[in-house]
Amino acid sequence: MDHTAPQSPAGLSTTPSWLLNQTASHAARLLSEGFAAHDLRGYHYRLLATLAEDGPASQADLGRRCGIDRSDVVAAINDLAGRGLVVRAPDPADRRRNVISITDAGTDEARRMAATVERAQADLLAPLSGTEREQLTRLLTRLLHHHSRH
Amino acid sequence: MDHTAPQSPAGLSTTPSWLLNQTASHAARLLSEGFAAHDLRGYHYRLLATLAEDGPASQADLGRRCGIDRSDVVAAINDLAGRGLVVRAPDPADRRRNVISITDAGTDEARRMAATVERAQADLLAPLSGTEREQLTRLLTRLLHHHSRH
DNA sequence: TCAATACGTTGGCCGGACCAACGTTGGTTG
DNA sequence: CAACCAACGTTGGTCCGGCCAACGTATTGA
Repeated sequence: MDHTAPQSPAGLSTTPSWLLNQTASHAARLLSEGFAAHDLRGYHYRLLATLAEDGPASQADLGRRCGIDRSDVVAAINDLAGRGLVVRAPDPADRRRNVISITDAGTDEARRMAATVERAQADLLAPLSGTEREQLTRLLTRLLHHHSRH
Repeated sequence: MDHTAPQSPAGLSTTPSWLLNQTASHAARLLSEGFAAHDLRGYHYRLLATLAEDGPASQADLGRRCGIDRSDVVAAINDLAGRGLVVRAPDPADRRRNVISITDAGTDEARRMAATVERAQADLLAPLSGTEREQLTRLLTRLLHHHSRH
């Protein structure tokens, strides 16, 4: 049989995008499992964490900061507000906007979730030394930076 | 929260899992766009590439090799077979199995898609030097290895 | 022989990401 | 001032990847 392996000697398993995808998928699974204990999902954590760090913001702003679509922000904020982790109030200065603020309960939850995330992180990076973790972070950051501004 | 962060937005944007997720997401978008030109998706490529490299296999085997669920393999193989890129034949030696073989057209398509993938790869890794790409690949492979043998 | 396992298949669910459209409100410009 | 365009929140979808439960058929092994 003319088993002429094209130009991919070792196939998928060495393709950077494949490796990225797989490791990211694994990381996401770890996070997702952690979040499940809080009965929340990734979107909720991103929003909560951003609110805890950067303070109140409009939904559109939140979406931009978290990389979440406006329409998806609506639903997630609904959930968070329904749990009292967040408050949605009309912006008197601009009646198109809602100002979203984190509540004390929300701050607590954010802190707990951050701990969960940190555990997942440690688990994920277990096989890497400190230097290697730094390397990885640097490389990924470079990639992200390069591609996010075009 | 103690602000141990310099001026760079702390929080999410430095979390390895976040960086992984974002870069992987970007890579997936690049690939997806490339695949769209072939009117196929990621699953199709994985299957086609695996068949081209490793030869015929049962659907269950394919699923295991590609990391695709049996049930999803069915649909994807249906698509590929419907296009004549692949042939599904009952295995005479084990009547539970279907043997999936790639056709000549399939091999061609696999080659073309591989080229597309390589372009996406180059695009993705553009900002990195050869050494850095190697570093990244090595780190990701380490992570994957460690976590895949759970 | 009978139970356990593997296979292909159907049909469903979830999470993340994205898009189009609408009505409302704000800003700009003519 | 009026007209227009842009931004906002919201609704209601689509898509893809990943996963699971269940069924009938076929195979294996105890």
